[in-house]
Amino acid sequence: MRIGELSERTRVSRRSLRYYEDQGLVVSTRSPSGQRHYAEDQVERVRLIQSFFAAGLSSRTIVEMLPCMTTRPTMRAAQDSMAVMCSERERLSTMLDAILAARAALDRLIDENSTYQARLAGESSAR
Amino acid sequence: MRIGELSERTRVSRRSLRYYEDQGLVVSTRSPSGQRHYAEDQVERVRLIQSFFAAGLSSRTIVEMLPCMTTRPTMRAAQDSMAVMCSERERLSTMLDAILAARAALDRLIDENSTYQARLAGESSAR
DNA sequence: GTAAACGGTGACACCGATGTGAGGGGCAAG
DNA sequence: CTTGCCCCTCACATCGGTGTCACCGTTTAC
Repeated sequence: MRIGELSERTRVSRRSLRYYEDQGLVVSTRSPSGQRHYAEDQVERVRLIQSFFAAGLSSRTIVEMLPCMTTRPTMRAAQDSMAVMCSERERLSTMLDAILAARAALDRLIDENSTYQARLAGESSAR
Repeated sequence: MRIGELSERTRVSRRSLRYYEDQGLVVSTRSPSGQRHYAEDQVERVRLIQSFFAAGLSSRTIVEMLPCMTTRPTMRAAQDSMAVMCSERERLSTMLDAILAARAALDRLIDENSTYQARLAGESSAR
């Protein structure tokens, strides 16, 4: 498929798809006239990448994990990728905690404030 | 306290503290010579802000929530802040899901790959 | 009084994913 | 052939929090 179709199916802009290729995240073959053609499996690949981006991973990091996402890597490459993936996993868990903490703080604020608002409303109607 | 002490106690750089003030996130009084002096409660404030930053909130957003973090706001201001806080809460929850999904995907990769590595190791030792 | 440590402002730089626009080819249907 | 749509590359812009450097004033301790 060409870039337009991939873009539609993944809802990722053409600009971004080209960028991904630049970063080595996806692969394409070129038609004689230079147009990109993608194999079917790149759809899933792009979705996975998007998921990682959404979680805050960088393209650099994802590239380092790639050996484990494609054809069977050598022992050496696999081990390197494993290390990256494990440390990223840890980062995600840390991030998770941060978000949970922030949400809890937010909840406290929301709660305090709605109590306060209720009190305000009560006073003004009683007045 | 002066900026150095606040910086140490919150482990936020002086640079960032000044930036926060620029954005209206913290307040200070100035000594005659122009140096910032902070009240005790700004320590907690800065920590809260950091927590929100860590979760990906923008300073703009935090500013809009401020009315609910300080002195008792008017009904009107409180309602506006409430709206922001609730929508941010939702954003955080969405973010949370994204991270959980990415971590799950990562786990799948890690699992597949370690199985594969084990198989490789088995083959090479059997050979 | 002098040195050391602290503070102030201003400006430039960075990162990383994405938008945008210019200027130019490719290809299919009328 | 022409019109319309898809594609190409290159390059500049953006956002937001932080680092860093320059240059200069303040406070503190000896």
